[in-house]
Amino acid sequence: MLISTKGRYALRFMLDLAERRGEGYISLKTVATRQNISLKYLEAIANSLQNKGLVVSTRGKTGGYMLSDEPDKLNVGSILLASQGGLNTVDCNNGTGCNCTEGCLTKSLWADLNQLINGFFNGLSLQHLLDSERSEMKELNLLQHKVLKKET
Amino acid sequence: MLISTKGRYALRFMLDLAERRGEGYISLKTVATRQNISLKYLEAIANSLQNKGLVVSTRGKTGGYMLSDEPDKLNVGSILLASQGGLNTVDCNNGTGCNCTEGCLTKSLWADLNQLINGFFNGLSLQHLLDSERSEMKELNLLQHKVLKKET
DNA sequence: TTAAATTCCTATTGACATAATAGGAATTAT
DNA sequence: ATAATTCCTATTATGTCAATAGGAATTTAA
Repeated sequence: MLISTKGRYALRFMLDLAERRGEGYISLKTVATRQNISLKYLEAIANSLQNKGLVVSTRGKTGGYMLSDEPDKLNVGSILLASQGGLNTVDCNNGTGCNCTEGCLTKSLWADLNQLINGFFNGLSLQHLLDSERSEMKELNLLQHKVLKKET
Repeated sequence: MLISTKGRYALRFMLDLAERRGEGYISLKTVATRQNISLKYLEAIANSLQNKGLVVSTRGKTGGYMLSDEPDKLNVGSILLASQGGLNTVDCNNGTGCNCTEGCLTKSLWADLNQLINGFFNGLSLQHLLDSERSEMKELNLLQHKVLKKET
């Protein structure tokens, strides 16, 4: 699976914090309830995000988490990287971790795939998701079809 | 993993056949040796491809496989679909198979992701890989960055 | 000062998919 | 007949994922 539950939960966690930005620290318990996610599982995920500097926290009573920066400064790619430990696209990266022989025609294909997916996620911020229009995505898909079918 | 070994091997198998198109039926043994893939494993993969009509075969001595069509008529998406049983992008498809709550901001994100990846693979033929230039891919990536960063 | 609520830390478990392996049956050219 | 192949079914080893469990450390507030 390219996107695991860790990645999905992490993103929903971050969006939940983004929607309540300015209300101070939010406890995991409230997020877990609101998002229908196991509290214990969410703890581990929040910890990963904290280690990468995407959220900040305080402990003790009234403790909780908040975003480390503005929603338009936090991109989806870094959230997935922090929570999942990178995107599992394909084991063959330029021939390593793969029994590819010399002159394998698929190597650069996987490189292009990685570029496509990473570009998609890295260019997308939490603010984009909050706006939730993403007309630019639809535009992209149109361009893509044009280009691939050589109609340009 | 988005692309499993089945998908990778299937693609290399198809490319191997494509490179020898016109030479009649090619045995799995020769492909397995050439591509450094377990024969028995490749048998299962070739079978899946055959079931989806992407290759044809004959049995017995001098038996083997060949492409069912011209390389520019066979696209990478259908090969991955046949060998892997679909692309494992994310379990949440419009909310099903997911504990998403009402108004989840990530739903349409996953739909866009699926469109992006499927579009990429479905628009790519074996012939594209044989040509191995794919300048159109690089063009696509440029467009993507432009669009996502709203520089257009 | 005590109790409650929280983050933080380490370990464990069950379920599942992947990647192969194994053995042989059916088929076909020589 | 024999050899080489595709075809069919079952099994296994491994690893990752998803979640659970129990508690330690920290902080606020009654």
